[in-house]
Amino acid sequence: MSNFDVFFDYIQKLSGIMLSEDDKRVFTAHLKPKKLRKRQYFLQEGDVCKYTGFIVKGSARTFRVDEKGHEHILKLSLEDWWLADFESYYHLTPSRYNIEALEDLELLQITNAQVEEFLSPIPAFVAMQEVIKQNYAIANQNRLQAAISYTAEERYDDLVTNYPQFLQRFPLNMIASYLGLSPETLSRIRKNALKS
Amino acid sequence: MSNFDVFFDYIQKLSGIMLSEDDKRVFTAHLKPKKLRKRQYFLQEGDVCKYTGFIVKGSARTFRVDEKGHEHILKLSLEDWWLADFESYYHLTPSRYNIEALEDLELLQITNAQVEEFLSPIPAFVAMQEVIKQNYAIANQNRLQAAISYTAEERYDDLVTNYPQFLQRFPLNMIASYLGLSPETLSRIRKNALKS
DNA sequence: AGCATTTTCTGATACAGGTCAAGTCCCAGC
DNA sequence: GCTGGGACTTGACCTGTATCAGAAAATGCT
Repeated sequence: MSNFDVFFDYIQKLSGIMLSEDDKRVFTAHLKPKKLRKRQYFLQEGDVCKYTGFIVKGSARTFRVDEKGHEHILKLSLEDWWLADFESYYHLTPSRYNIEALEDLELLQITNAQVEEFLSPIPAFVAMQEVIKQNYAIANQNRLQAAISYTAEERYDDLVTNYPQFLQRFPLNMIASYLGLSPETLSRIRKNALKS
Repeated sequence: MSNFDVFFDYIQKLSGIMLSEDDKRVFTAHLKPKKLRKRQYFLQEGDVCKYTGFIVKGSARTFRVDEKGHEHILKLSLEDWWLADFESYYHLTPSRYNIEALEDLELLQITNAQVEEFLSPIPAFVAMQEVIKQNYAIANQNRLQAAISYTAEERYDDLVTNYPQFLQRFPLNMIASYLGLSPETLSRIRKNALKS
C-alpha cells in the first residue's frame, strides 16, 4: 500500500466520507512526500512552522529547551498523526518548539495556504480537520487535568492505559520527559509497579 | 446594549464576517437566554453537557472532585467565552466535571443538535467555531507546557502577565486550584513577589 | 452594628519528586 | 570481538510544595 493509500484510508475513516477519484488526484498533487532520517529536525525553535506533515511511518517528539538547557517533551507522535506546532502554523509566529524525528519518518506535507486553496473544497478534508481539532483540544484538556491534579504515579498509570504503544516505541527517558518527570523518578515508579 | 447585541459584536469581530438581518433572526430564535445565580450549577458531574452557553455577563469555574474529595479547577471562564465541557458536549458522554457560577451568570445557550441544524449554514458562525477550537487547543497546549515544565512561581507570573483580569475577578484559592497549587503555596509566592 | 463564615496568611512539619553520583547493561560502530 | 556511549537503575541527599493547625482579616447576613 502506497503512502497515499494509507492517507486515503485514514481520512475516509475519520471523516466518514468516501473520496472521489478527483479528490484523490487533488491530494496527490498537493501533499508532498518527505522523508526525514532519525535525529533530523522537522521544525527548529525560532522558525515558523510552515508545514503540517501527516505521519505515514515513524515517530517524532515536540520539545522545548528551557533557560537551564533542560528539554521538556510536550508531544510524542506516531503514525496517523499530524506533525506541527499548530500555534506557529496557524498564527505564522516563530515557534518555541523543536520537532525531531525519533525514528526514520515518512511524511506527506502541505502548507496552510495550500490547504486553504486546494483542500478546503473537499468535504472529507474539512470534516477530518474538525475531528482532529476537537480530539486534540480534548486530549490536551485531559492531559492538563492530569498534570495539575494527578501524582507522578497516576500519570504513568494513565499512560499505560491510554497509550500503551508509547512504551513499545519510545525510550523511557522520553516518556519521563513527556510526563513531566525525571528519568530516575519514572524508573522508581516502574519498580514499585512490579511489586503490586 | 442587549445580550444579543453583545453576542453579535463578538461573533462579527472574531469571524471577520458581518451578520445579515436574517442571520441575526436565526440566532435570536435559537439561542436561549438563561440566568444562573451565583453557586448554581451549569453542569454536574455524571450528566451529559447538552448545552454550550455564551457568557454575556458573570463568571464560572469548571472543576473536578478527586477520590479524596479535593477540588481541582480546570478552567475559569469570564465574559465572551463559551461555557461547556466540550468532551461531553461533542461525544455525548457523561461529564467528569462540574461547572458552577462564581458570579451571577447571563448566558445564551444552545444544543449541539440546534447548532448543526440552524447555525452551521451561517458562515460567520462556522468561522467563529474554527477560531475558538484553534484558540482553545493552543491555550491548553500552553498551559500544559507550563504545568509540566514551570515551577509554581513561574506559572503564577505567567498568569499575572497573560490573565491579569483573573486576579480582579477570582478569589486566590480559586486561582491556586487553577494553577494546581495549594492556597498556602500561592500565598507564599505572592508574599515573595512583593519583596523583589 | 454584631456575629458567623469564608478567605487569606503564617509557622511547623512531612513527603514527593528532583538532583547528583556511580554502576550495570546493552547495542552500534569500528 | 572489542569498545565507547547511551539507556536504565540504584542510592544518598536536597528542595519545593503539600499538609496541618491556628490566627488574622475580610466578607456576608440578620
